[in-house]
Amino acid sequence: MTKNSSNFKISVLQTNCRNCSLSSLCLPKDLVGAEIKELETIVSQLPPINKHGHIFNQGDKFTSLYVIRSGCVKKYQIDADGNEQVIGFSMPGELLGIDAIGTGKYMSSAEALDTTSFCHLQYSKFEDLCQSIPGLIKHILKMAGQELVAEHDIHKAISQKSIDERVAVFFTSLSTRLKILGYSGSEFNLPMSRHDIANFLGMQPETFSRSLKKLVTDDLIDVNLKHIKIKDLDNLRTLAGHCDTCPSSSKVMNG
Amino acid sequence: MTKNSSNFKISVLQTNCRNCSLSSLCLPKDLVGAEIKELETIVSQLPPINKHGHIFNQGDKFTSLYVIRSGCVKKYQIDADGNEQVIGFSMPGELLGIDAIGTGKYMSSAEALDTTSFCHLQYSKFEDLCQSIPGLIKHILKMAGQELVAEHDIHKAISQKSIDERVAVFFTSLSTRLKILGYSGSEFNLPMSRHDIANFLGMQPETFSRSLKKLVTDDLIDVNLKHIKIKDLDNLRTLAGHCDTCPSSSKVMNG
DNA sequence: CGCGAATTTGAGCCGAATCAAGCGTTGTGG
DNA sequence: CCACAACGCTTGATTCGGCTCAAATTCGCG
Repeated sequence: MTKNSSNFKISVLQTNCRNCSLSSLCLPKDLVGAEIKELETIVSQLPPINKHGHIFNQGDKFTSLYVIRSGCVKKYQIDADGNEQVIGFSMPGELLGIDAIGTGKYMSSAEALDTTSFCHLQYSKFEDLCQSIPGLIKHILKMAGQELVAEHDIHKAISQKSIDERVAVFFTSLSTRLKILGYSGSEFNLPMSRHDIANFLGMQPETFSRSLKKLVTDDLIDVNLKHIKIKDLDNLRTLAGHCDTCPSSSKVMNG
Repeated sequence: MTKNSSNFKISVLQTNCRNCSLSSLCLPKDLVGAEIKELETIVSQLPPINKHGHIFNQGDKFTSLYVIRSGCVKKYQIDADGNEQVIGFSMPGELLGIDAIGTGKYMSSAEALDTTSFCHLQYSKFEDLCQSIPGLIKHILKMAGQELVAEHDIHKAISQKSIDERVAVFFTSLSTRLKILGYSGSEFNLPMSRHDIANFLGMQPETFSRSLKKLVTDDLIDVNLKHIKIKDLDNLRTLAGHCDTCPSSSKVMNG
């Protein structure tokens, strides 16, 4: 550490938002050149974490917001009885920690499902910057609003939909989100376990497994371990009950 | 209308936040005197609406945020098949419309369950005011964060808890919220129908009715039509599984 | 190759949905 | 003020979807 400063440099890199491939989805979205430069002064890129690593833990004092750059994150809570509830899965461009603003501590844990890189924003600085950059408050409120919409969608799905419908909702939603990120919406690898998906969708792993089989039998999807191929998106959407409610075809997945 | 201007005056009253009894719970909470005065310039009090009246409708273009002053509001969505999903119930001091910020249109409808009065804030003006009043950003983000936490709680309840547990969650949550507003937390009238509560909690009205009976038999509550008396809050909380997760003893009810 | 973890499969059961009355309350009009 | 209609709520009987428990299989990893 004393030999040279490279360790420190690696651990906290100043971020260049202007050249970031996510800039059109991320915080810079509603900002102009000079503002992005200002934003960069409070954004730092932390070293990537490996699978099972945590960005923050439930109960920790809230200090910072985080933005996923690459990878995938599972958000979950553990209650007093040790029961886990998966709240959602976060993808690149998405903001983590909004639900902590109201309470002052992180209400959930954020765990990497793959090697995940992300940016760090100290919240107090972020709040200050909101004063000088109008687009920033616009963006974070939009993100918060979208999270709420997604929560309403999952609330409805668990509340009213059958098992197969919920699974269809999950896949159509995931497909849409991947497409927005520039990936294939019809073929992808699931970064999360069956257990986590089932938990998120309010069902047992066994039940999820049976539903997967059913969707394969009905020729809606192909499944090969973690690899999913959507064969009939239209009928999958119909099964999911493509909600008018949600404009972007239900972004259920980020809970 | 031409005879005098009283009609107009009644329809949009400039609001005095400083004298409002809700100021300690509402937007002025984190503001100082001069700022509240500034806030007042964009807040107007609309005439109260009666039971079944709507503050806004799903699909309408998003223009404004609203704050409940008195009464109670049901938030709900109707999907393409005509199925209703009750998203939550809003009480005085709570902000309506946050989930519309991300999409530009109201994603749900807000219906008065009783005569309800509320304040109106044009969102564009609100955004502008955020630039000059730091506390405003703080407050709305807190509100958004709390809504998210509440959504996570209801997600978990519907996902994992039994019928009786969910009903217990509902009553303990409602009790807590009423207490915060200065009402009795142990005895109150339900402004919403059994149908709406059941829908919100992801169950059938028949099932809710049977669960009510069970809680009465177990001496946890008394029920007389809309009137509820909580007889054993401790055990009701235990049944609800008082989540460590949520600091204010689960504010599930505003979904 | 072998072990442990994750996933699938199977059998049986139970909780909650559904269907169908019946009852009580509220609101309306005579 | 009462009668009747309409609605909301409760109760009962039956059915069924999904859970539970148990075991087999496959996968991932050392």
